[in-house]
Amino acid sequence: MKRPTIADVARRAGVSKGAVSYALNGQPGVSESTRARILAIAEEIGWRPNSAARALNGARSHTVGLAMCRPARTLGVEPFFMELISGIEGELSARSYALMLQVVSDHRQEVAVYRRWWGEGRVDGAILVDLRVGDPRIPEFESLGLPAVVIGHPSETGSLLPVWSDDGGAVHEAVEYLVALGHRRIARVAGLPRLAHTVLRDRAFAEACDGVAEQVTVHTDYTGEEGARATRRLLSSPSRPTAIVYDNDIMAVAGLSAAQDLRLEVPRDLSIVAWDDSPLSRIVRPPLTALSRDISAYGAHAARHLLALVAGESPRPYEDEAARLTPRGSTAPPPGRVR
Amino acid sequence: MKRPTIADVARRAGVSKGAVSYALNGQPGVSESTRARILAIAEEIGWRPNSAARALNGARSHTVGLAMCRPARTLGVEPFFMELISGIEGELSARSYALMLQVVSDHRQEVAVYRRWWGEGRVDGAILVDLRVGDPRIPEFESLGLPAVVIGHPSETGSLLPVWSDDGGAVHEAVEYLVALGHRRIARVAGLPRLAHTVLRDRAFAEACDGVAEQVTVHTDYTGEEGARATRRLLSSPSRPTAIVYDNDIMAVAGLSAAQDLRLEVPRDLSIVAWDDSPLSRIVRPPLTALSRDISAYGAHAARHLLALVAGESPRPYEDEAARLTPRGSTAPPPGRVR
DNA sequence: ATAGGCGACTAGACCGGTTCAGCTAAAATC
DNA sequence: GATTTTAGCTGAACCGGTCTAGTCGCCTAT
Repeated sequence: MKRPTIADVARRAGVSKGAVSYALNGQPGVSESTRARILAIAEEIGWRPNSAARALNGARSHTVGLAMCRPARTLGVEPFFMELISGIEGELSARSYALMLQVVSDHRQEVAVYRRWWGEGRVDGAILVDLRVGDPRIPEFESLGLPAVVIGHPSETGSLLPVWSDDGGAVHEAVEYLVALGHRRIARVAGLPRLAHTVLRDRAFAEACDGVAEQVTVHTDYTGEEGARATRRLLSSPSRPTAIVYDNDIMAVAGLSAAQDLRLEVPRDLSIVAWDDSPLSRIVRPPLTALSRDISAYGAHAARHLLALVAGESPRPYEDEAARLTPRGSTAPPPGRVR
Repeated sequence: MKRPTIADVARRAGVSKGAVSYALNGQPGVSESTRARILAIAEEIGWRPNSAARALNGARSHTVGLAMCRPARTLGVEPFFMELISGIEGELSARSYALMLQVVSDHRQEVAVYRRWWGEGRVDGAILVDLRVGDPRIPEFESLGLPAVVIGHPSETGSLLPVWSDDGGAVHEAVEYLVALGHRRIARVAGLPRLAHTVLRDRAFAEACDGVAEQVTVHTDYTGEEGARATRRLLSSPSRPTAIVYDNDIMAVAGLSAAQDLRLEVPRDLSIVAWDDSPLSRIVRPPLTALSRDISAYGAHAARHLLALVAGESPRPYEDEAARLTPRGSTAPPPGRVR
């Protein structure tokens, strides 16, 4: 028992394939009574449009692609990505778009995957994440012609459509808050140094601390393990920082534990600020002061802009809200400072 | 400048479309010299097969579908899903299959999505997750004819192919361990009561405790918030348990914090066992004793079985390894018990 | 010398839709 | 009443592949 085709509907209705097509797509060309009859028959025999046949006529595939170049292991733990994806998904499914997902192991493969998807007509657009400095994907995409939104700062996105948030401002907000509390030695446990936003945060952090606090930045790979190791190294240095800003919440939680292992009490002996605010930050003790932003909404904005692009519009670059500092229990004036 | 088609290649090579098709698909019917020439030309003008045209001839779409019925919010935090997905992904991308992902808000929509994907020829198979007791999706899928693997116990999967792990055994292992430590009042903070594996765990937990320990089970929605609330309720009851088993690690971490808020020390005053062992369990203090399993491999097995099913084979139901107890710092003999 | 076999290739149907150029009959217009 | 318009529909081309049924030339066997 095969799937019913439009020809089956046409035969049962006693009309031509063309008439059925008009009726099913709400186009003029058939009377209302015929349309209703055709719709009823289509419904009755369970007809569904074959997306392949539609795509063959140059129609959209109603799918957008997301290839991520991340080791599978870190993906599972990183709340950021899952929230981003669910945000993208929310926007897409509202418009009956599906998301084609593939995890690859290096950037060359990533481009190859997009090239294949686009070449094969499987996707209408793509979302680029993890923008790097001088990212080679940008020129590739520009020549490919595949509509794409890049999650990253406009300075690195070439002619592709950027959707970004002001990480620099958020860094300033965090540093100013710590300085106001009295901190004068602030460390930052950063993410992968090749990522564009890491560089932006690096620069902003150095700027923000300039003249008001000593600063040191340690780069990691975003995992809890490395976050803990970086924390131990920072805390056992002779000029131990009194506050640490982490580039994600996984590392902040790991850092918190590492500090507690070293018999330091948070926030009495050490203040901690986490970047990104998954439920994790609220679960631990003390709850973490965090730079929170609505990642889900971020993803939704990216998806919306991509769909606009696919529809042939020319959406403007979109700057999402910057992360806002949400003070919780992990920050306090540094030790030795009496108020 | 349009995409080159097989006709373009044929024209340049001075042969027919058919010959090109044979050459490009490695089928006999063309000489090796002609094949090489055709391949070179295809490469030169950047020809890619149009997946829609292929699909139209009844070919596979090389895509499998996964529709998840979860509120977007919990998705982001639940490491289980992301690890499962990356495991599935790993297996799929090794065979150049893509994953079609959609998050929906209720089960009726989920079935509708699968029905659409299948009807439209967009997917070759599907993976069902979050199996419930008497799950209505099973009969739907059976009548649909869409090849599907169900992640869940065979008792509930009807004629669909089950991939599962022995949750009951793991529960027994955890309880026996706690009992051996001396615990006689054990609580369990369980997940959603309608999920099939929750019911299995419920039953196994009751069985395991029968005659050796008092037991109580509280159902939640898997979120940290509810985990913390359940913990507070349990710990403030007159017959406070000395050990709690949590159905996921998010709740275990939240429960740990809740206990610490109540001035209980873990593991001195309370032992905690987490189900599933994301890096989270190792990050917190004390590190959590966990029922660990390789979720990524679990997803990979499911994907492999689905691909076998799609290929027309008849794979056997697959029981993955049960979770193994990994003792860490969150479990100890109960208070008042001197050894 | 002729039939048979085989390798290499072609022509064209086909998949299931969309779309466009007609065609017909009824309605509108003069 | 003749002509034009228009709604409603048909038939067929088309999208880009796959695949079957041939065609053609050449080699071999009888």
